[in-house]
Amino acid sequence: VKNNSRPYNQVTPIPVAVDCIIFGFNENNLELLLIHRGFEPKIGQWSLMGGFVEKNEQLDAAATRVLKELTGLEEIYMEQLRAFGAVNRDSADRVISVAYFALIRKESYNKEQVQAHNAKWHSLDALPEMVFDHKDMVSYAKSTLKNKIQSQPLGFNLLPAKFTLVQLQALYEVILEEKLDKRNFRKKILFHDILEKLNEKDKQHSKKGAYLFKFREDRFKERLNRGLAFSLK
Amino acid sequence: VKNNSRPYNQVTPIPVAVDCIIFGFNENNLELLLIHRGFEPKIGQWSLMGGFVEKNEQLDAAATRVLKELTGLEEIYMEQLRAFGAVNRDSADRVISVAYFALIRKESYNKEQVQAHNAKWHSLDALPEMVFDHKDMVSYAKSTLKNKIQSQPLGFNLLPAKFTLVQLQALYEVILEEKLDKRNFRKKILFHDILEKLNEKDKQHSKKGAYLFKFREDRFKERLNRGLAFSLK
DNA sequence: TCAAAAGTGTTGCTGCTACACCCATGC
DNA sequence: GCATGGGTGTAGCAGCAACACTTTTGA
Repeated sequence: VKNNSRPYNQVTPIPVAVDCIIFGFNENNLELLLIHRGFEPKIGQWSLMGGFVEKNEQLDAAATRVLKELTGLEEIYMEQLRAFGAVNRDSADRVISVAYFALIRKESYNKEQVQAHNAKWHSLDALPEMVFDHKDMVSYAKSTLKNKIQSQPLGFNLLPAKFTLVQLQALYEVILEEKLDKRNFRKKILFHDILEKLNEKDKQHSKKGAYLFKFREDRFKERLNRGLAFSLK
Repeated sequence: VKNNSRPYNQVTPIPVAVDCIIFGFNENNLELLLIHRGFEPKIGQWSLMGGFVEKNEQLDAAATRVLKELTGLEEIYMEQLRAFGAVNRDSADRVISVAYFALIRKESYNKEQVQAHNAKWHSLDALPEMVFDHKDMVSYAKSTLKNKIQSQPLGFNLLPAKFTLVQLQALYEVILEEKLDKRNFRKKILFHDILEKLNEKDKQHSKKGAYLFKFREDRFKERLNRGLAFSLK
C-alpha cells in the first residue's frame, strides 16, 4: 500500500479569513455594508468586513464574531457561500478566505459600531471598487441570494418585523431583477399561508395606507414538517 | 477610526485540506470512491481522498491534484462544495477542509493508482463508516448533485461517451431518488436538442438493442448563449 | 413463438400569465 | 372632488403528468 499522505507536522499552515457580505434593504434598493479600511493592506479602500479565523474557533463562529463586531447583531441569518483560495488574492500574504452572506434589517444595527469602523451602505448597483477578490464574492453572493429566495422565505430577514406586501414585492423585484405582477405576486405569497395580516396599516407611503403583515415562522416550519415546500414559482 | 484588524504577523495560520467526493455510476447505482487509509490518523478506516493545500497552490488546483493522484484523471468535472471548519473535525489537529465533488466515468480511471491507494467503490446506499465529518460532506454533496442536475446537464460526466436513454434515465432516477416516467423523461431530455442519436445500438442489455446517443456540449453551449436554460422540470 | 426490453402519442387537468378597475384617504 | 397608491378576480393557454400498446430480436 502506497502512502501519499503528508504527515501533519510537514504541512504548511495557511492564514484563513472569513469575509461577510452583508445585505440590507432600503425602500427600493439592495445595499451592502462595506468598510473603509483603516488598516493595511489597502488602507483607505473599500472592502467587505472580515477577520482571521482563530486556531480554536469554528468557521461559522468566526463569521458570527466578525458580523457582530461590525454591527452589534447576533442571531442573524447567515450562511457560508464558499471558500476563495487563489494564491494571490490577498496582496499582503497568502490567505484563504471563506465568504459568508448575511441578511440584516437596516433598522436594527448598532450605528456607533458601524461608524467606528468607518462603514457605509452602498447600493448594489453602484458599488465602489473593492479590494482583493471581494467583487467576485459579492457577485457570487448576489446570485446565490437570487436562487435561494425562490425556494426559501429569506426575504423577511431584510424587512422590519412588520411590513407591507408592497415592500415585500419591491424586495423580490430588486433581488430577482425583474418586475413582478402585483396580483400574481400576492397570490403566490399568500398561498403559502405564512403571513399574518395585521389590523394595522402603514400610512407613510400612501393616503389609503397599506396593511402590515408579519412573517409567521412557526407556520412555515409546520408546513415544512408536512412536506410542503416554499416556492415563488 | 477604530482599527480592529489583526496585523498579519499575529495571525495563527491553520492547516487547510481539500477532500474529494468522487461519484461514479455503475449500471443502476451511484457509487463513491473511498480510500482505505494506510496512514495516521485513523489508519485502517475508510475516508474520502484528500490532501493538504500547499502554501503556493490554488485551492482548486489542490483538489485537481488530489483527484489526479488517486485516479490519474485530469479535466474532470469538479466543483467546490464548501469549507468544513469545525474545530475538532480532524482528530489529529485543527484542520479546515474544503470539500469538492467530482463526477467521473468509472471506465476511465487508472486502476493501478486506485489499487495503490487501496481505494474501492462503495454504493451510496451502503457506505461504510467514514472518518471525521466525511459523512456530512457526502450528504451535502449528494443533495448538491441532486439540485444541480435538474438545471445543468451534469449527468453526462458520469456516463460513457456513448450511452443509451435507458442508462441516462436510470442515472437520473438514482440521483433524484424517484422513478421517472419513460415517455416524459425522453420528451424532456430530447426537447433540449443536446443529444445526438447515433446509428449504433447497445445490445448488451436487450435483444432489440437500444440506440446510443452522445452529448453535444457544443449545442448546449450555443443554446446557453441564446439564453435557453436546461431544465428537467 | 415467446420472452424481454425498447420505443412511441394523446388527453385531461393543473397552474401560470396576462390583464383593468374599484377603493380609501388626505389634501 | 381629485390625485395617489392599495387592493382585488378571471379567463385563456401552456405545459405537465398519467397512461398502454407495438416493435424488435435472440433463443
